Amino acid sequence: MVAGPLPAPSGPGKDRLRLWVRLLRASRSIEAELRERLRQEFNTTLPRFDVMAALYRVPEGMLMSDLSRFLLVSNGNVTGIVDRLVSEGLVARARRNGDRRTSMVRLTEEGSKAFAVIAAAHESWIGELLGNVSEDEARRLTGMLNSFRSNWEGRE
Amino acid sequence: MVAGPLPAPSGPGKDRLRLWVRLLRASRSIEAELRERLRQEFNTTLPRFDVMAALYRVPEGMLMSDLSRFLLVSNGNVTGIVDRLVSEGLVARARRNGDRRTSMVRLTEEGSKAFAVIAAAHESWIGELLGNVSEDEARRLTGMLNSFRSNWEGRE
DNA sequence: GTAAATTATTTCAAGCTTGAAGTTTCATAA
DNA sequence: TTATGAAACTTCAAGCTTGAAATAATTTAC
Repeated sequence: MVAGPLPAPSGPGKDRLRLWVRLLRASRSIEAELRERLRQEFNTTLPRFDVMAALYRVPEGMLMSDLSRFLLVSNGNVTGIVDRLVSEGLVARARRNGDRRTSMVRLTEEGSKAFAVIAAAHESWIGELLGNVSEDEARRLTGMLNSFRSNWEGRE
Repeated sequence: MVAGPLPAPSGPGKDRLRLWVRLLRASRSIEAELRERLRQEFNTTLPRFDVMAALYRVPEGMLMSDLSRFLLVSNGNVTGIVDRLVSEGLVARARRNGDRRTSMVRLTEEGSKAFAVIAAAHESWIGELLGNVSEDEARRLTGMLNSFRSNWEGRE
């Protein structure tokens, strides 16, 4: 047990606050479960998975800064994760002729094959973890989440 | 711009997958914004805020393990955050007579005062960031999030 | 009563994450 | 040109996070 019965907060704005708390708890629990399974079954991590998922959609590769923007994490962060993926042979950096500051980052053949397997498992896990949500309900929830996205997106 | 036009994925389960992606992006963007503001305006962090928020509701304090369960983070994690809060004088550990393994963790007077101020700002930030959601819509979304919680909650 | 199992917590190494500072390369313009 | 500034990355220190191992105290089973 934890922390006794809470007095339900009330007042203006409390419903938004409650929504935020739920949203956060939902994504944290699901993330924790995914992280655990990725570790157990594929000996990898969520950040590595995220990077590979981003790259998988774009065979020609992405710039580090695009990767960072897309994943909503800092530049330095991506550097470290990509370093590790490179050392595992799943990702490659390719210097570009045009601009020597940048490098195209892409999945290797091996990385691409590995990701396809993990992604299939990942999708079925999501199906399982969100099993209580009908496909129809999922679409409506997605729509509602979209509808208030503009309020903070592209802020930082 | 990033990563060209994506082919919209389709097939069984794709709507749940898309919902998960939206959920994750929503909570990550909001989290990033909150973290930034907590740092800028109060020189603190989200994990510290979370711990203080949990303790604020329970004047008599919580056990480390309850804190960890409540916040959905590991035991060792809480130890570090509480250590830092203690060294800042915002939180205190109290040994218990009954069970010498455990200690009650609670906000100090100073911690409680500090938190009240931060929490007020936090709530207004949420109101602002979720401004596009009407209170009514917030209640409905919260309900939908509740409805599929049971599927994974209490798993790990 | 005492050995064994359980529970509460801390410690630790490895990895993730950020924001700031530093490096290299490119673009602009006097 | 060549300085000046901007852009793409990397490096770094500090903090967050996890899972596993270690410690200490309590409970259970015999």
